[in-house]
Amino acid sequence: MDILERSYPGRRAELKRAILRAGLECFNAQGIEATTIEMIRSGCDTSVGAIYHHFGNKEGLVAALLFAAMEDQASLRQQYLATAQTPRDGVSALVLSYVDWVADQPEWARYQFNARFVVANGPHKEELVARNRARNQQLQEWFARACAGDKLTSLPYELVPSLIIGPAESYCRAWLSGRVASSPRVYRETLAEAAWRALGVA
Amino acid sequence: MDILERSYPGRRAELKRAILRAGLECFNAQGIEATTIEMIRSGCDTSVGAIYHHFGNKEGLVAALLFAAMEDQASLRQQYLATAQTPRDGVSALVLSYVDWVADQPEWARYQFNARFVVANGPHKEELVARNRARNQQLQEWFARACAGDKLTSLPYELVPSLIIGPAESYCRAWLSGRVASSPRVYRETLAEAAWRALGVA
DNA sequence: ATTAGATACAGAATATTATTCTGTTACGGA
DNA sequence: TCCGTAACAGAATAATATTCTGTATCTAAT
Repeated sequence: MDILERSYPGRRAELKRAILRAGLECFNAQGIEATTIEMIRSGCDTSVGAIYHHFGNKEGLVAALLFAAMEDQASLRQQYLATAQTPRDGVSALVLSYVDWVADQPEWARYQFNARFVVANGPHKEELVARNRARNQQLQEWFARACAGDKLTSLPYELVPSLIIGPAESYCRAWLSGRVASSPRVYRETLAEAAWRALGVA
Repeated sequence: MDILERSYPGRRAELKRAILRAGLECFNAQGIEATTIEMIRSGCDTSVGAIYHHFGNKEGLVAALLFAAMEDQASLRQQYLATAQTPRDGVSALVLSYVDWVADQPEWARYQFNARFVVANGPHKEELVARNRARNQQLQEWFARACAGDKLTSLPYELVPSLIIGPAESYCRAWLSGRVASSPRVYRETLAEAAWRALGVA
């Protein structure tokens, strides 16, 4: 099942998906700013009118792609969390789901890194923070339940997320930009262990 | 001493610096893609001809700002490394210099995060990787000398940089985008300790 | 089955914006 | 002092995003 099929299912959305697919390809190949509407149009053999009808403008297309990527990533995370029991399992689920998603969908991951900032101060910034808030909500609920009241670590709460996925994110980024050779999947367990160590739970 | 004074010193470069200053402000306020040359022009009261004369095109201005930021950040890192003796000190120097630089120059740091990807697949990508290579060179030299032959950790080399600065970078990014409240400076020591723990040196 | 009302699409027309070009001025060394 | 070069201005041009108008297709109610 394709990422786009999930976010935009059905026969009616066929062209919409084709536009998104072409957009993803162009944005990754040329960079977001450098790709023109005409490139995307020719990439899926449609008209500019259709593109603007479905997405409003270039920013809208950029944002739609980012949201699709984030939803898919979050859904994998929820899958992994569903089978986790202990806090230790939870931390692993976060790191492993992150790494596996990037390794499975490198093109989407690459796009996500690039697009986040563009969207973050474009016209869809409110929608972005709203969606982020909703996702964080889910996460907090899981940990609240798993930790059952007692604190996971003595570290300040706002620091914890960065300690957990910071290294994985950094490595994935390095991989996508070609600075390192090995797929992050090679280090999935190592990264999960390092994250747990970083939390410093005795 | 201003960052721009360092990269573009002297009276002759006054307008050049003014353009860069205006560019930084616009890019951070509106996003890189959304800022027009006209906005920058009016921001420093010059002509489009002058801007193109000094930087060739918009990409050139974007890249010049990024390179200035990276040079300044690297220079602070070298300062911190200069007084470090042990490998443990070296890791601290990396984390602390990173955190302090972001806290000192939040506008430059914010810009750096955004611009890296734009430049990474724009026309200056070769120059970017060349500069990165040169900087990594310096770093490796320090650690080769400090570790004096024996290995710092059993972890694979390509993973180490991500373990060290991944969390700091992640937290700094969260701070700049307003997702967390406390300045990263508050956690500078904590982040340095966590980085060391993550390396898992017994 | 028919039709009103929407939605989907095409492509020309327009508006914005990046870039170039031509000319003028200031500067620095022979 | 004068020649060559770099610095700047601003109009002209080119590339690109966006809008607009028209046509076809679909959906749902009668």
